Amino acid sequence: MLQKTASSSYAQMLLAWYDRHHRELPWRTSPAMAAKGKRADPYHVWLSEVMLQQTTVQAVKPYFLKFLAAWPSVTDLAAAPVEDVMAAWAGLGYYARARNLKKCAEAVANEHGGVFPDTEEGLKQLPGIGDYTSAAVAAIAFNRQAAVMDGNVERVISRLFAIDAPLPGCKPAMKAKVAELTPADRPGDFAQAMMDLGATICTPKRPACALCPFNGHCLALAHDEPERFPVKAAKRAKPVRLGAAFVAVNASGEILLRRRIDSGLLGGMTEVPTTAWTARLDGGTDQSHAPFVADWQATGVIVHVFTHFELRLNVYRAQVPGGLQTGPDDGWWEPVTNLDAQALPTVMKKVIAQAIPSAFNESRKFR
DNA sequence: TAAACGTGGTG
DNA sequence: TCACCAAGTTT
Repeated sequence: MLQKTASSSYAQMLLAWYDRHHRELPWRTSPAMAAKGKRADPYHVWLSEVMLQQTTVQAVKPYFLKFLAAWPSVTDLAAAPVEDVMAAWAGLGYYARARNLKKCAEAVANEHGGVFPDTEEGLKQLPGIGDYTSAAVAAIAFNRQAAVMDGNVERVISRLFAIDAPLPGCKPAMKAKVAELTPADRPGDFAQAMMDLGATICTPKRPACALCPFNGHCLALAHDEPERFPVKAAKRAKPVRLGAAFVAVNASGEILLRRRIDSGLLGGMTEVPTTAWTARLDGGTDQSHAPFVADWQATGVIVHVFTHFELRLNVYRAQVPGGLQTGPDDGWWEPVTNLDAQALPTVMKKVIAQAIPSAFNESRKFR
């Protein structure tokens, strides 16, 4: 009998824990099917992993099911109008992911015969797939011995070895540790187990160390300070930006919408006309930036917090004549009853709900 | 390398 | 309330 190395014993401990605490998720193969050698569908794994970037499992579940119902295969997604994909993604955030999702599906359909590359390197060439996602898909869908490291894994590793160096600088060293621990057998389960452990046991605050399979080996716990890890670099303060948004309603019960440019913040998503979002309002005459002259009524202020700034928008509403025309580049009139089908990011739903409280079934959510 | 990039849940 | 932060990638 070969002597087990220390590294493989960590993997064995974790996999034993995983087999007892496996979570049912829509994109996972059930343990019974996995026992028969059935691997998860690469399309499902990829779609879920992209959605899960910086996003919680709870938020992703309904979106994943919706996408799978609308586009059962990667070739279906490749053939879909990009507007439909953006509308389906609306509310999930980080919209560059949706734009890249579409590009990636097209690349797989048109350049790879509808089949995902089965290596980390091949996957990483595709749009929207970086270090983490390429490793995750390679390990989970293709059984490759890839080192998968996300925020959960960083936390587990940093505590297990009490790594004092701050993130993100120590990432390469931590990734080397993960590579050392990743087993040749069941690398995909190992990766998912590490992430599950970080999500459910080795949590950022008040980790449940009593339930952790590593609690006899964790250096952070041995020093009685698991919450001190991972050490992170200080972040910058969040500035405030101001602006005004204009909800125009015509006699047909339609509102004026327009499409944002494809790049940058909320790229390719739908919005109502707004001023620029700047540190100061221009002389307080923000109504002069309205899309046209009308009897604009102030309805209130909405606040929305983005990753790197807080936005406060004065929301104006105006009732306009039915025959009002706008320039061809100024957007289109959309029935208020059809807003759910639009690619409206949450901040814009807040704006519209402020001006028209009955606009959405769940308008309360946007206050 | 550091900044840009959304949203919702949590303690 | 509010800072933190989540299965990161791109530029």
